[in-house]
Amino acid sequence: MFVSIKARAEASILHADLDSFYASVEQRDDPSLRGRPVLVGGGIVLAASYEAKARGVSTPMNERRARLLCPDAVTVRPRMEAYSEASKAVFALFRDTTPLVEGLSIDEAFLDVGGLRRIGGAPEAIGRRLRARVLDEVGLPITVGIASTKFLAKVASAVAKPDGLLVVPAGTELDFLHPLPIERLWGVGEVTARTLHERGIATIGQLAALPEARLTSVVGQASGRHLHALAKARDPRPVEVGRRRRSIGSQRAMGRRPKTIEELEQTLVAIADRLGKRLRSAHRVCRTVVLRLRFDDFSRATRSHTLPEATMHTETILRAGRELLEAAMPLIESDGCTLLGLTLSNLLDDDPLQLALPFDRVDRGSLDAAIDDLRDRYGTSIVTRAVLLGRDQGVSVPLLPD
DNA sequence: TCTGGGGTCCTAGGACCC
DNA sequence: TCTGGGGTCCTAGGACCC
Repeated sequence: MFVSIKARAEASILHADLDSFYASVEQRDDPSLRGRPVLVGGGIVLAASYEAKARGVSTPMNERRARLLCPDAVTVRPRMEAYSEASKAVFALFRDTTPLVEGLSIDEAFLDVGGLRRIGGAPEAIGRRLRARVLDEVGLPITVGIASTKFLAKVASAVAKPDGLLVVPAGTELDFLHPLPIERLWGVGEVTARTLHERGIATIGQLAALPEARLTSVVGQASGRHLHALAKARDPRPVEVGRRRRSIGSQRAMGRRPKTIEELEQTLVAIADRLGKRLRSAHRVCRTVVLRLRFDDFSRATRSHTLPEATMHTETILRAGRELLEAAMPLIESDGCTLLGLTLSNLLDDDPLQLALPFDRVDRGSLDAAIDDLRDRYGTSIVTRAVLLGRDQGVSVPLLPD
């Protein structure tokens, strides 16, 4: 005897995606912009309203070229604070819909509404209500895709744009997916698309027909497995609540003219200052400082340094940045520098990792087990010191590496 | 037509340790 | 004297996403 459990996943994951987000906020706040092509940006188009997109404007596009396509467009400088506020209001509505919200960026999120049928109705009804509320309460158009997996929900919303709703009913996933071009796959960009086209693969259906081993030999192990699964509509990733940021970065485009060392230094100071503030307000510390450079020919390079101890201090970040910049000066002198940036990675919480053990259980065995557990989770190079806290004093003990 | 600013994840080699 | 397998960490680069 055997038991076969076949769980056909219900289409209960929503992908909610605000339409032309920045441009829509501008049209909402300035009625004279409604119905007109709007470009948000300066030099580069960061967002375009659907009136502008209909004329061929895309992002990121050089503003001059966008103006050629759309001479009557209105250009607006970005107002990041207004966008961030609008985003918060929309995310509050997401969380009012379901606690299972995973933000992807400032203007899109996944919502798992699988457990809400009794109180909220079917996913499609929930999606319709959400769209109406975002329009009524925040004044912005939003598109919702609904499917049994995150990836399919995302494709559904992309297909339904703008201002739409599309459900991919459970059981019809492959019919929906297979006629679509490979560019729709999450993880297929310019390079992978070219590689696949060279082998005569243009649709997701064609890609799904390929043996996984053949695909991994072409695009690499991880990417091959990932794309193979997606093409077969397999995507078991759950909607994850409370994902933490893994890096914080800031960068400046510097233009093509030659720069002095002092100019580069000044930019570095400004960036380090900004990042230090962001780090502290997020109550995080970083261990790795990465210098990012872009050169006249648009090639890029990174140089990184990992600190012995995590920091949240601007001074420490700046010192590391300066050293990296100095070491990279020969490169900059020969190739020019069109972009300078810093990325802080290996982020940790500002709080030291603490484990609370009942006093009568503080023995060698349970301490070792707890330390092993922390090292499994955070790495041996992070968990280097144990602080034993008594009632009113503490003892700090370095941990020997294994 | 020359390309912003913010991120994520994967690969690969070398150092180092057991 | 030569040769292992397994693991972590760091560095650098690259593809991709919005």
